[in-house]
Amino acid sequence: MSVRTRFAPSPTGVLHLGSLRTALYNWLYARRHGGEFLLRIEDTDRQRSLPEHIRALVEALQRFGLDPDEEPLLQSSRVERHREVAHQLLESGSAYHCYCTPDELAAMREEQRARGEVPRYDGRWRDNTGPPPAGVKPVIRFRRPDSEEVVVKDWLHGDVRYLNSQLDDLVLLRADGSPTYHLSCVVDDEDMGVRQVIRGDDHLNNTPRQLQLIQALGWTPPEYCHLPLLLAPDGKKLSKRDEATDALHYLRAGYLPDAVLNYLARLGWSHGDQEVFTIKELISCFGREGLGASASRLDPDKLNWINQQHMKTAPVDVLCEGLEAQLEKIGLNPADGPPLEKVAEAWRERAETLAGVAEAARWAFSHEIELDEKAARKVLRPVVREPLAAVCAALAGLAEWTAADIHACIAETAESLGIGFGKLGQPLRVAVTGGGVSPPIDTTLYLAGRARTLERLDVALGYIDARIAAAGSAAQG
RNA sequence: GUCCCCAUCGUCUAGUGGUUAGGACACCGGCCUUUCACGCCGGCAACAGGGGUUCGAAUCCCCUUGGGGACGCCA
Repeated sequence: MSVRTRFAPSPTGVLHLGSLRTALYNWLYARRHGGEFLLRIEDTDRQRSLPEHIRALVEALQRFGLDPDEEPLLQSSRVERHREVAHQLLESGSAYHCYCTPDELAAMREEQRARGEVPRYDGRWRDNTGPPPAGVKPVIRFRRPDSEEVVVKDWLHGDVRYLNSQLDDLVLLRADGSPTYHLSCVVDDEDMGVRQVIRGDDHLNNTPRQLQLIQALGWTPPEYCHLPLLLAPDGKKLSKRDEATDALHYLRAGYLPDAVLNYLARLGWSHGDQEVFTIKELISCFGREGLGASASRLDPDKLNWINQQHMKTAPVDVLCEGLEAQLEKIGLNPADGPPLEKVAEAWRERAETLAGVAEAARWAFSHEIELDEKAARKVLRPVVREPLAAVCAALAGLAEWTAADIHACIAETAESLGIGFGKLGQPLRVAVTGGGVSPPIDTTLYLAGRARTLERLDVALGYIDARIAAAGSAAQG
């Protein structure tokens, strides 16, 4: 069985997260079976299909690494072929001209609704033999077959049956000669050699119509798989207005592309108890057996966890690249601080996203730090003045500014003062970072750099002196 | 309104007639620890409801309820 899948989005400007998952499943399935993954841009709605939208879409897919195996096909370039097929259907008797005006159709539906019926084209031009009305440009409609039912064979849903009588004669070619979605979709899938159609659940009801068309054309239908929807965390439909709907939002927010893909893959698919997958593992594990049929909600907590798992194992240069962007985003200069790879290593297990890393590493890149008042009051007390001054002097005289040397220096100072390492660690941390949380203290000082460290220790000593002075004057007064 | 799809812990899910209903996220304890994380150990927590079928149903069938989708000269 040959495998050729496709992702066929209409270019609306953003890559919808649900669409990304659909693309991912198509891509994975093709990769898994050594087939091809194709991209077709359904840009026949010319108003919405701006060139920049198309470019954005292709780029977004690229950023997640979902590259198609052939040049993307623009559906708009195929209208001649679509017309050809429509006329072929006309000649074979599977289609006919319909001279209804849009107003007439609207009125017809209105009446049907009023009578409590399903709005449906009544086939009034189906068997017309008389002369066509003057001045009306006709559309070409498909002649729905008379057979009893159509059966959609779906990977997830099994055989889904539709009574033909519930379907009506759909428009193939508009009055202006442009093809409609069903025709274009069916013809393009056939010509592209698509064998597996993996798409959203919202297309399930379109499939019987497309199947009828395929049958009328004598073609072999592809396999179908209709994926359940992706819902917002509250269980509602993902709103296009919500930024969480935009796949690129997650990249901007400091998530790793592979982590997003991993998360998305596990939403509606599973492989035993495994939660964390590399792309390679996904390719070798992905299969339709693991697919689920029910809609699933987005869970930001789980995404964060998955992302952290990926941060822990990601190549350091991948981390650095993203980190650089995140630092710039919050107004810091990535070049004015410790080497990015050291920063990445220090925080890859301590933050959930690269944005989190940048935020936590702020003190290593900025010149001004803010002392957290609570932490300072608690830790920078008069009793630590002497030890802090001693370690400050020792650090100033250090030959090499490495984490190992810094560690040894602090340990020696602590020992000579007869206090524990921990007694020195926290005051140093608060002095250098402004707060009580950071990587191990030797790493922290290394990352701050000697200049910043000594400078800030000086400030901290001043802070303590001020406290001592205040206490003294309070005692006197 | 008609048709179609879906239904296991709060969330993602495993399960395919016989399990103490498993795992993961989140949450709550504890351990580790120079802070925070990571890691490890433990806890809380589910088969929507009602009928069948069967010696036996989360698993099969029907109904109800709930959620979602489709009914265009949009895609």
